[in-house]
Amino acid sequence: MSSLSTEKLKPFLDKLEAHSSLNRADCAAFEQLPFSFERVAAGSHIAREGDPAATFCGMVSGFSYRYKIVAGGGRQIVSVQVPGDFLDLQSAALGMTVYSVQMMTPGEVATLPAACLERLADRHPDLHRALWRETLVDASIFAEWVTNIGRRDARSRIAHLLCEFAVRLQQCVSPPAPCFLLPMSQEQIADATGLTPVHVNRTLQSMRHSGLIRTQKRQVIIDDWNQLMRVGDFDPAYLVALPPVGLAIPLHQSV
Amino acid sequence: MSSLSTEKLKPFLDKLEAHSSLNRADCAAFEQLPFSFERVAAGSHIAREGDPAATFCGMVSGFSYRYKIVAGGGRQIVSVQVPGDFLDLQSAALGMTVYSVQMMTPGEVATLPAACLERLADRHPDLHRALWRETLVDASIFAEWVTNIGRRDARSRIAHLLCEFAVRLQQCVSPPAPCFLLPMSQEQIADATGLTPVHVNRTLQSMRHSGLIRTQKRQVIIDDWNQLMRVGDFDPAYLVALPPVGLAIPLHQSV
DNA sequence: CGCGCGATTGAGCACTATCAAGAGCAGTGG
DNA sequence: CCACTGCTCTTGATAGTGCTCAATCGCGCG
Repeated sequence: MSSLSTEKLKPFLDKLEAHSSLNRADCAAFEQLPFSFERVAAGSHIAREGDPAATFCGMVSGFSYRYKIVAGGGRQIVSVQVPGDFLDLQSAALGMTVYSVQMMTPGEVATLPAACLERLADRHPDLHRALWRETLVDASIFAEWVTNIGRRDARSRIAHLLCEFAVRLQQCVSPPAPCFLLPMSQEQIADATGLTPVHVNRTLQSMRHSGLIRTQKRQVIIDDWNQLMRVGDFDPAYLVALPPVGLAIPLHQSV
Repeated sequence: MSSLSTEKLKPFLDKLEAHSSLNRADCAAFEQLPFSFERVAAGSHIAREGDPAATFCGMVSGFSYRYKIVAGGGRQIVSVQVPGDFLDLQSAALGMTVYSVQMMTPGEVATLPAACLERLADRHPDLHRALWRETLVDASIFAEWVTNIGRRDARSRIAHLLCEFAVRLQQCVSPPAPCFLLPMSQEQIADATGLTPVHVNRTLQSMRHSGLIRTQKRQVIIDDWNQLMRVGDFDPAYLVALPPVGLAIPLHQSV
């Protein structure tokens, strides 16, 4: 049982180690945290904006997103999480929930009381730093999204989103997926890019006709990675802490 | 001389103390950091995207912004800093510069080698936490900007920006300014909201005609704070760590 | 087989961008 | 003291990207 949970925590530790060199004690301390694992359904909420933020979650499997609601009822997805990502580290460290977190697909999350996190950080400076840096990468992605939504047209925005996904998925999926599965509905893509579902639909069609991508159900296959990067004005530098370049792995293999 | 620099560092310490209770040793350690102070002109760059990020800066006086450039040459301002803010804490902690930082007005910055910051964090967990939280507030603001740009129309976006400013200025200006000085050109507002300068101009005019604000040169006077908050769909919660509500202080006094 | 959500399509409109030119103002130099 | 220069703000006309409303289609699921 213990080895099973260790196995599930591995992606998180790997990620933290990429940020800061951790010694055995650090790793052991992390693995011995009283995480509880739970299967969650698509659409279920992990947290809601305004909640007190008493826990801290990591995503073992599945995809999720963070969103905010505006006055008119509109929804803005502000980030997407893939397996190995922390869902609400910011909220936990801040003590308040500044956005809602919802599952995009069914999956499994690891949950921890926020107080444990605090104690861990105090006793393990290297882990502390790694956790900090993890939130900094998140912030860097936010800044890129501001730029993406503020200064690019629909086609570029969507292309950029797809590129970001592709790179981040390469990180967490092993072995690298032969094709690139995007579990987002067009409405979710719209909410993530500041567009409307209708316009996303038309833009995706146009991208298909240009030979950039193919789609089947909620699966996107990237046909022309280089062109997609160009269209999306995509430079993976903002994702930080990534292996030099992820482009070597063929993303364009067909199903 | 030492007391002068202590004076200049006070806003930073105040801010950090709001995040995490610091003991005497923490404060002393921070004050004794080898900051160097420097006057900088409007428009001068503090950092450029892609730089190695060897230093860490705080803003003693003046205003600055962080921006990114996109393929077409467009500029997106991703955040604005007021006195007492750290300019590139994220970059320093991350070891790479993910956006450029430029002065909006003349001002004075306090600079420190990034390595000092690292040592400080390792030895002072409470300071470490405070610095972390400071970047989390930044991230929270980024997320709000994503929402603002992605899901609000021009009028709301600008109103929201003004509201954010007003609240953050109340924090750092003492005594509270009788009117609210916005040192941004319309072009800068445009780059911060994802609009064009022309459209910002027209929207500001419309807001003036509605009695929301007045402008003189680069100064904005808020005439109807409550209405402006409503128009901007503004809820200061995302700014965190603020005194309960900043609205008590009259922002609408005339010049 | 019917239900329901997501994808698709069409028509018309609105918000915002683009292009271009003029006005106000501050700093500079003759 | 007065052009000169450059920047920001302002205004007009026009175009276009993306939105709204509405209906249809396709498909998985009970």
